[in-house]
Amino acid sequence: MNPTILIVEDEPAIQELLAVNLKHAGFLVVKAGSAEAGDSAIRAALPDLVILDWMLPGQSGVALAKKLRQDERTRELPIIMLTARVHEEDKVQGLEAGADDYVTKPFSPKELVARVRAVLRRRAPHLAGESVDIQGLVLNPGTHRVTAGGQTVELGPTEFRLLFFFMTHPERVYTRAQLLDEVWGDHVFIEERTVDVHIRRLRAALEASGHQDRVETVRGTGYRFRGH
Amino acid sequence: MNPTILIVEDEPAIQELLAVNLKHAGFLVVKAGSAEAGDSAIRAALPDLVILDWMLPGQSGVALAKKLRQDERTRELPIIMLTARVHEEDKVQGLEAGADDYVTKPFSPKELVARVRAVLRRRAPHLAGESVDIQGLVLNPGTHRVTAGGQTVELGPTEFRLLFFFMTHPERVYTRAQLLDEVWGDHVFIEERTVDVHIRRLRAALEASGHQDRVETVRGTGYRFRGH
DNA sequence: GCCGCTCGCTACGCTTTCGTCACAAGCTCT
DNA sequence: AGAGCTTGTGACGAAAGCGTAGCGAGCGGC
Repeated sequence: MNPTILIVEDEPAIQELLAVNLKHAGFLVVKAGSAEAGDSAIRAALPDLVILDWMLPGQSGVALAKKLRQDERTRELPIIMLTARVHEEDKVQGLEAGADDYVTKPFSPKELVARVRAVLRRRAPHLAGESVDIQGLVLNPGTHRVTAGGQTVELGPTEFRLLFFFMTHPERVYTRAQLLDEVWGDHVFIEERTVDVHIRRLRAALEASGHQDRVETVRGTGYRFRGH
Repeated sequence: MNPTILIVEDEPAIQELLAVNLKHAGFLVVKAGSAEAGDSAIRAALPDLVILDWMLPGQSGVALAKKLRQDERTRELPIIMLTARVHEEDKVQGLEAGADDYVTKPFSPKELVARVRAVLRRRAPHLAGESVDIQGLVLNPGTHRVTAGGQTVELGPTEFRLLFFFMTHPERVYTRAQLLDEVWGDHVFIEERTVDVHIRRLRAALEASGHQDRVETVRGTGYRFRGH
C-alpha cells in the first residue's frame, strides 16, 4: 500500500541520502546504480515513481526517460529528474523527455519529498493518501475509513487492504495467487482458499452497507471488482 | 508549535525589519530574496504563512501567489502581500491573485504583526494561539489548558502534546512511529509500545471528563482521533 | 442426467496485537 | 538534597482478527 520509489543514481552518498529520507517519509525504496540496472528494476517490479539522475555512467537518465515513455507499460510512470546542471535548456530537455518534475542538486531532502508527494498527488491520487470514490463507496487511506452514503463500513485490517486493492484496480480479474501477493504481501505461505473467506467477509460488510454484487466471481480464475 | 513565517523580500533592510519584529512576536522566520528562492523554500519546508513582496527581481510576487494558489499543496497557505504602491487597482489584483491581506509600505511593525495574527486566526486558529474546540473539548495552546464543559482536564505534558497533535490532525490514522516523530520529536529512541501507555493515560483523562471513545484504535496500524 | 470440480459458508483454534498494571528512573521545583 | 510528579519500559492477560479444515451446494462438461 505504501508507494514504492525507484532511485536511479550512481553516487552512493546521494543515493543513500535520498533513500533515508524517502523511507522516513513512509515510502518503500528500491535502488539502482545505472540506467541499465534501473531499467531492469522497473521490469522486475514496477515502482510507483522513479527518481532519475541526469548524469549516469553508460546510458544517460534522459535516454532512459525517453525509453520509458515509449513503452506502454511505463508510459504513465511518474518520473522526477535529478541534475547538477542549472542550465535552462536542460530543464526543457528533461521535461520534453517526459519528466514530471525537475530537481537541481544540491537539493534539500524535505523539498524532494515534497515534490515526490506533489507528483504522486497529480499522477496517482490514491498513492498520495487521497480518498478513492467508486459510486458512493468511499475509501480513505488517510483515515482508514470506508463509508457508503455517509455510513461507516466496518472492516478488519485484511478486508480493508483487500478492498483498497480492488478499488485501485477495478474491472480486472485477479487470481487468488495474485491477490495473496498484492494484499498479503509477497513470500507468504497461505492457502489460496483463504482468499475466498476474506472475499466472503468483505462481501458481507459491503452488502450490509447496501453495496450488492461489487465483488464478482470469475469461475475457474478468481475475482473482479465492479467499477461501474 | 510556533508558526513559521516565510518572508519573500529583496530589500535587505525591510527583510531584516520584518524578521526582527516577527521573531520578537514569537514566530519562527525563514527568509528568501526572490520569488524563485521563495518557491524553493516553500517546497523545502512548508511555512504556516508567507509575506510576499509585490515587486521582486525576476518573477513577481503576484505571479508566485497565483502559482501557489494553483498547487493543491499550497492552496490553503495564507499569504500577505507587501507593496510600495498605493493604487487601488493593485490591491484588487493582489487579492484576486489569492492574497489574504494587503499591507502598503511604509508600514508599522506593530500593524504588520497584528495583520499576521489576524490572518492566522482566520485561516489556522490553532497557530495563532487560539483554542481549538472539537465538540466541547477545548484545548488552549496559549494557556496550556484543556477544558471539557468548563471543567478542567488534567494532563501531563506529553499527554497534552499528544492531544494537541490529535486535535490539530483529527480523523487521520497515525502509526506509533509517526506519533513518536510528531509528538516526542524526531530522532528519539523510544519503544513504540510506550505510545500505547500514553494513549491509555490520555483516554483515561478524557473519559473522566465525559469524552468517551475519542481516541480510536486502528488495529494493525495505529490510532485516530475522532473529530466528529 | 450424472459426475467432478469449484466455490460459498461456518466453526474453531491459534497467533498477533492491544490494554493495563506496576515499578523504577529521571526531572523539576522548592 | 529531598519530595513529588512525570515518564519509559517490561510483563501479562484479554480480545480481536486471522487462517484452515470441512461440508454442502451449484455450475459445467461429457
